[in-house]
Amino acid sequence: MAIRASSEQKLLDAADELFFTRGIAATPVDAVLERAGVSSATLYRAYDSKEALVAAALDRRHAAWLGVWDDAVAAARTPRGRLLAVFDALDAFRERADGARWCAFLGSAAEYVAPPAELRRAVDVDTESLRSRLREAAVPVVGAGRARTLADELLLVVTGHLAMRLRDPAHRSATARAVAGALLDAATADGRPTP
Amino acid sequence: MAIRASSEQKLLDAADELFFTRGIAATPVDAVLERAGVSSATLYRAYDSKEALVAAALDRRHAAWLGVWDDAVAAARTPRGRLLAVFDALDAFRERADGARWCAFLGSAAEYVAPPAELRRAVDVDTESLRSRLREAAVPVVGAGRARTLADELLLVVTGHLAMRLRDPAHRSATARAVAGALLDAATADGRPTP
DNA sequence: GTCTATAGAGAGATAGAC
DNA sequence: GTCTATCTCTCTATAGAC
Repeated sequence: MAIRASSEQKLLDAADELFFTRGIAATPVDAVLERAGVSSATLYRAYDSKEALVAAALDRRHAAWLGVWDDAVAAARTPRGRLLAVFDALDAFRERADGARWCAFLGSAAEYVAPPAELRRAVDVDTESLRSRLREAAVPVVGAGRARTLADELLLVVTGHLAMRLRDPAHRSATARAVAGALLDAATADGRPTP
Repeated sequence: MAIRASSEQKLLDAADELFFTRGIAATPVDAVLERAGVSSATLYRAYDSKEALVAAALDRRHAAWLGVWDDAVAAARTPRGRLLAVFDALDAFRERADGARWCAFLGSAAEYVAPPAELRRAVDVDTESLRSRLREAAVPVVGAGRARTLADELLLVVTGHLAMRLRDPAHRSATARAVAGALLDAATADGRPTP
């Protein structure tokens, strides 16, 4: 209930805004400190290293992303809509003020050849939650037998959609939605769209 | 016909091997110099900056990529095969000794928020060559009317396939091939596979 | 053209006072 | 708990000799 955010909160806010829009390596710790309005010693008292702060910011961002995704699923009315809601969620998440340039998780993975354990774990959690949630949402649409394969395919589409922002910063989700729709149609065996 | 490679060749070789496997920011110029066996002054005599060397390495890599892609297309026997040959080319390119960790072009775009002009241009050339070649190869398969849309969709699949290597370094092309196949089937209007 | 040597700036992290 | 001050290291790029 604190009116004033704690140093840790301010550090996470600053880390989230800077690391994932400007890049981790391109953002010196000093820039995070300045935006957070705290000193270097305070940061290293709360986190072991710059990468530990990155991992903490990723964890918080992941929780926020799951919330946005849940809301999008709740707003859908059909099994097919709930499966494709991931693209509504991606659009919504992008509109947020702290939206990353492309994807905070993929971007972090891209910046480290041998990421520290806590950072690798944060990225893996994102990947596995995407895969498992897509799989669960796919079961009512194509059946348990095909859900796993379809989830892997949709994960590739989601990942491709995010990475397309590197090629074209204005990239929209229409293409990804079209690809996903074709996959669902194909997975329902006869090309007949599912409701 | 030189038996000994020029300094410029050695620099490009070293840059290609280091920047695109370890990351650009993570690779100091000194590491490139050591591997190339030349001095700092020699590098800056040939290139204005580190980024200019990155861009030159990207240009050379792009030419090599187009060669591999051309070979894959030449080995295919049907219009559909020539369109999907991009995945054979991706597999082949990955097997090369200097294979990047995921994609040298996307990786470079990811590392710079405001990339120097020469670097941005190198990435854009890659994107546009992918798009235009896919579009041309799509015409005999789905007709000129649908070729543009299909090319955009396949570009997303190719990009997603590359970015999936960040989530899983062992990611194979089977998923991307399956997605692409479904797109082609759908684009032929009746779900009947094209030869 | 290529080298040695170094300038000059900026990085991550820590010590010790309060 | 947070700050000031700083340590130590590394980075890109250049000057000047050969």
